[in-house]
Amino acid sequence: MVRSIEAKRENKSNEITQIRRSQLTKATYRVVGRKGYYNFTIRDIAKEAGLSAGLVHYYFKDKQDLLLNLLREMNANLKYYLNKALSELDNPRDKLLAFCDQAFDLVQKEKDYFYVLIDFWTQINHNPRIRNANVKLFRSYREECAAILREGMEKGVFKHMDVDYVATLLISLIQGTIIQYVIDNEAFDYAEYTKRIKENIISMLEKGD
Amino acid sequence: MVRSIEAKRENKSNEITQIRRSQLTKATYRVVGRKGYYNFTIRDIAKEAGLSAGLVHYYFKDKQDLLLNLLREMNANLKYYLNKALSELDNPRDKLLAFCDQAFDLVQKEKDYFYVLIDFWTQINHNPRIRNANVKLFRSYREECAAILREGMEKGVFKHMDVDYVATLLISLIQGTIIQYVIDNEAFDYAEYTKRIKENIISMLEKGD
Amino acid sequence: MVRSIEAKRENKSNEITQIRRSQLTKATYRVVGRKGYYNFTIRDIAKEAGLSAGLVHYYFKDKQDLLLNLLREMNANLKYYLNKALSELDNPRDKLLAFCDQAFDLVQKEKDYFYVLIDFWTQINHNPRIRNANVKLFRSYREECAAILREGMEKGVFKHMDVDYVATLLISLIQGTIIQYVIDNEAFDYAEYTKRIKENIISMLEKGD
Amino acid sequence: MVRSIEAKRENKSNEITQIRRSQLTKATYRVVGRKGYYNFTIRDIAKEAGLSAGLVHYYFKDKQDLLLNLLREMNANLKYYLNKALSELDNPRDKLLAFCDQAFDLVQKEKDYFYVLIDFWTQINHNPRIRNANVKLFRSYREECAAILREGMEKGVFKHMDVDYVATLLISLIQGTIIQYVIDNEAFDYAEYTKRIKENIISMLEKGD
DNA sequence: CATGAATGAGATTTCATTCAT
DNA sequence: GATGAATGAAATCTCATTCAT
Repeated sequence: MVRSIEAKRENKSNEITQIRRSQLTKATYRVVGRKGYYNFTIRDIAKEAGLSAGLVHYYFKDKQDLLLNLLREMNANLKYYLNKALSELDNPRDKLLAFCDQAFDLVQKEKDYFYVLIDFWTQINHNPRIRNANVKLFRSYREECAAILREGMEKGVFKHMDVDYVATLLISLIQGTIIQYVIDNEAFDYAEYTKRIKENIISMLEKGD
Repeated sequence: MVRSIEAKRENKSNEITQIRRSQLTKATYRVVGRKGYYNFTIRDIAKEAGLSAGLVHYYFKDKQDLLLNLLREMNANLKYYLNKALSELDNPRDKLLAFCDQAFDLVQKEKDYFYVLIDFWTQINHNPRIRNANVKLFRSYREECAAILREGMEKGVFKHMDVDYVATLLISLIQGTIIQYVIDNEAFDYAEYTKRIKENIISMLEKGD
Repeated sequence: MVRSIEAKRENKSNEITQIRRSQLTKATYRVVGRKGYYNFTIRDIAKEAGLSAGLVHYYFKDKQDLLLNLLREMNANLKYYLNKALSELDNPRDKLLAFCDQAFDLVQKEKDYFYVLIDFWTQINHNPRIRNANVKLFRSYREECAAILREGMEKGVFKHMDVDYVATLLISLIQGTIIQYVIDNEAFDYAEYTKRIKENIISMLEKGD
Repeated sequence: MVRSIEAKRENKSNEITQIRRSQLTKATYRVVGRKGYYNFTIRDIAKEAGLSAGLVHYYFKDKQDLLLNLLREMNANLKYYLNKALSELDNPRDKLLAFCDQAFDLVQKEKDYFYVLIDFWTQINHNPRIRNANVKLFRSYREECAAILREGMEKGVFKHMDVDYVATLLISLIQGTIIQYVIDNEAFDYAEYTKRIKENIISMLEKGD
């Protein structure tokens, strides 16, 4: 019985903690997207979240901690939605297209997402933990992609290939295109180009056409 | 001529001014590479340049101005060396390879270059002038690349293609690969992968193989 | 009786109140000893006591109050043990030695005791209530000592003397030695020096040698 | 010639640096004396010195640095005046009296001096550099005192004794008396008691009386 | 009684920028 | 041209204290 009281208390505590941390992380995402990685203040976050400034430090050790948490949350989100999209598909071809679309579409749906991600890239040389989180993200990207390629190869849908190399190449194509678009929205017709890229990828990989 | 107009406009373009501005810009490059875009101070720059802190503001309006100048200088440098490399070559095939190598090699020769460039990307959403400089840089990249492709097409070396699209695609491949490498040096064998990418590009573009 | 008056005045002197106040005071002693008078937080105390931060303010008005209470408790303790030790002895000579040992031994048994006491000294110029507590402590020291000396004098064991002056002098010797030792543990052989001091004191006071 | 210009510049720089550091250290002494070791702010110092808050950090790394500097300055001062007083005297007896008076008089001339010193004692357990400075100060005290005693012994003025032990004992007497007085100004007649103490010391040490 | 989330004042510290020399 | 002392605004972070539950 004592334990259940304790449990309730703990749960309650965890609950509000989860709510606040999530609230603050989301606020951070919005604020960083709007003001940039280094031009925002703790007060901006608090204001955006509708909380007091002191609370930010109550739930996060410091600015770094908050930012690192945001990056991790973003990465976790990314993987979650990717896995969800892929799990609904059987065909390696469709999976690969879904993999591409996941990234291509995100840029348009969530304009800030890439701005914030790039902001984090600037830290890889100066913050080991952020470097590490980025390294992990890109590795899991390549592995996810390689897994699809391998499956397609084994099922005889895709040609024989060095899956690791091709995965890296596809990630380059996707990321490189997104970056060009993000830097210059008018550089090219995004919908058109991404469509063509996907066609090129498929025709490059598929057997006997 | 352009220079004298510039001189009149700026009204400070005598010799010492050129020396100091260059001195400070180079110092900024080194310091930003070392400490990161936002973690350096005007004093760091002055110290690195062997000058006093006050002098920085004598030659540059403010921190932003100094940074913008650095970006422009970096872009100008990039173009200068690219043009120099290309001007020594006739063959579109060789030019295209030189174009790729220019970027691929830079990352290894000047490790900081890309870190600093990425740092500037974080400003595209927040600083119109820096966005503009980045937009221009990428446009000139694509145009340079497209020109080579067009020349190859006209000379009958390359297949028929939509040069703008292919230029964008090649830039994506190059930038995307570099980013993956910059974020994670151990992700793949850089020398090996960049070699393969160049081969793939050539075999994709060349006629009748 | 005194206790019931106290209870009425404080209006919180039931059992649990006594337990909690004692719990918190002891925790404060340990924390102040460990972290220093000004570098601890209410949270430190609460944690050390295994209670919540809010509770500290339920049982003590504020930080000052808590600290003041600690000082009073420490002084009360000191007197309690001193009286206990003295009450077991008849001989003024032995009493005086016990008086010295009480102080000399405490430093070694309870290393933190003096650090905490000195911490309180820093407040005498800024906090009247703490000054007052310290004043009282030292007065009672001198009085205690003077009483022993007077008793020895009356019993013909000690020479004739100005007991107030000599009491002050003995306290100086004791406190001064302890301070030197507390500041620098390696300044001298503490056991040896304190032994010699006690001998000097006795031979200085005793009649006809 | 270049060197002399450089020298001039350096000198000028050093000059103002010295002035400011001294200005700030003195202000710190006054403020700490008035408000207590932990109750003062950097702004208090700046205000007291008639300078801006930023300047404090221009000349001192941080609060710790400022405080440590103050302690060192106080110690240096103490030694300077003690040596000056002693150098004017020949007689070991007079020297010893001067040694005592140096400490006894200071308390009355510079009331804050001891308050500030005691404040620093609270740090010995928490700040190694401050501990070290205190350790050094007390050691030099004992050595200074021992040197006088040794000289007196060699000259046949003082009895044979263990100079290190007696030095420690005299320091204890002096410090202990001062502390009692500082804590409670009304505890005893300071002028009277210090006079008696000096007499006792001399009669204890001097030969054949 | 007890909790711990929440507040908000205030302290330290950093630095771009100015300006007298 | 050049210096670097000086300013002061602003940012991060800490914590005693309060109060709803």
